[in-house]
Amino acid sequence: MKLIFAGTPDFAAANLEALLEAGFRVELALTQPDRNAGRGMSARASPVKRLANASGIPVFQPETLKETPAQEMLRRVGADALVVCAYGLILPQAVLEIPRFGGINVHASLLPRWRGAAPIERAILAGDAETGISIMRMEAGLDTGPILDAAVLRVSPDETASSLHDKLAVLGGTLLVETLDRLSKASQASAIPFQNAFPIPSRPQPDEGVRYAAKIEKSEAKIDWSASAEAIDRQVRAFDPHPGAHFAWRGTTVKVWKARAEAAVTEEAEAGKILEANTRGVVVACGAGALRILEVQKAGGRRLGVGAFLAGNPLDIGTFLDRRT
RNA sequence: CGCGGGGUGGAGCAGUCUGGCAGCUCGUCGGGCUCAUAACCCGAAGGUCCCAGGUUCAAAUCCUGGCCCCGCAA
Repeated sequence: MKLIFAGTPDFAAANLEALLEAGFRVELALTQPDRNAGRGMSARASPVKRLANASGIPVFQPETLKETPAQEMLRRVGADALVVCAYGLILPQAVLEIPRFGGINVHASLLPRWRGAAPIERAILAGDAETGISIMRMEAGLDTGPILDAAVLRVSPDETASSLHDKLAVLGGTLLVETLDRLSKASQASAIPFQNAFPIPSRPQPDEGVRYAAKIEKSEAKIDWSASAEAIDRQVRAFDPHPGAHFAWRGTTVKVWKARAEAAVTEEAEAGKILEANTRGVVVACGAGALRILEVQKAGGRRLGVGAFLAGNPLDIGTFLDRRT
């Protein structure tokens, strides 16, 4: 099986690595053009590009795949399949038709739930008890193709986007390799009868249960203390490591990295009021319940346990967060 | 040269603008108190103020260069 791999961030690089370790021949890696990013805004290669470079795989970074020359270049590779994983560029139908087996996509949710850009964060934000990986054949629609295989993963109560991302990356790589192995064997076993025949079965996505995972807006990461403690806890976990759930305090931003929702609050308290502040946490009244904050980070500073933070940054009991002091 | 904050006993911070005795909260150690505690009281130890050079009677503080950490943005 000769493959073209298209992907950009860490999640994609992990899947590419799984393919390489399984011995698949990746002839070409497509990834987003180097962007000015990071402190200093210098051009930075994507994780997929770095892995491809380290593995001796040619890299192609077109701004678009709608142009004929780019498509011709892909055609010359003569790949059997185009494996796509968090690429970030629209693939025109013409491109999907270039390889014999078309486009095969690794998606970090149980489709049709959480089609789109931010399935991992949306699953945590929604409080899903389980999520997973779907491998599908690609169509023109956004994550609408028929499913080749799927695997379920339980979301643990303290799951963060970071931890879930890493687990799903591993699971995705495993499932992708299994699927491509099946495809490879099936295509060798039977002579390909028709031009468009696909040698292993797939099932269409159900019409029920479709939800779209819109990309994360930074405004969503601002903590609204009138929400329930459970919702804020999910927000903290969904936005770790990016962009970080936060509140305003004395003119700066404080991000919350670890917190725990607590149901029992002895007193009725206005949302945002600090009920307790010591080495065991800062407890803040919410719209429902209270949030025990355990780890924070002030703008310009590093992540701190709440005990260390309090040593130099007084969060006084009875005061309110998100108010200028 | 995208914008910005920072480096000060073990941790977190103030002090820098306006140069003049090294401070605060916590921790550690010793003692006390309490039925009891991540509580309270008394006492003590612990510092190349990131590095190099410069200005000055005098530099954590002002000037020049360098190293490192972080927030925004992407």
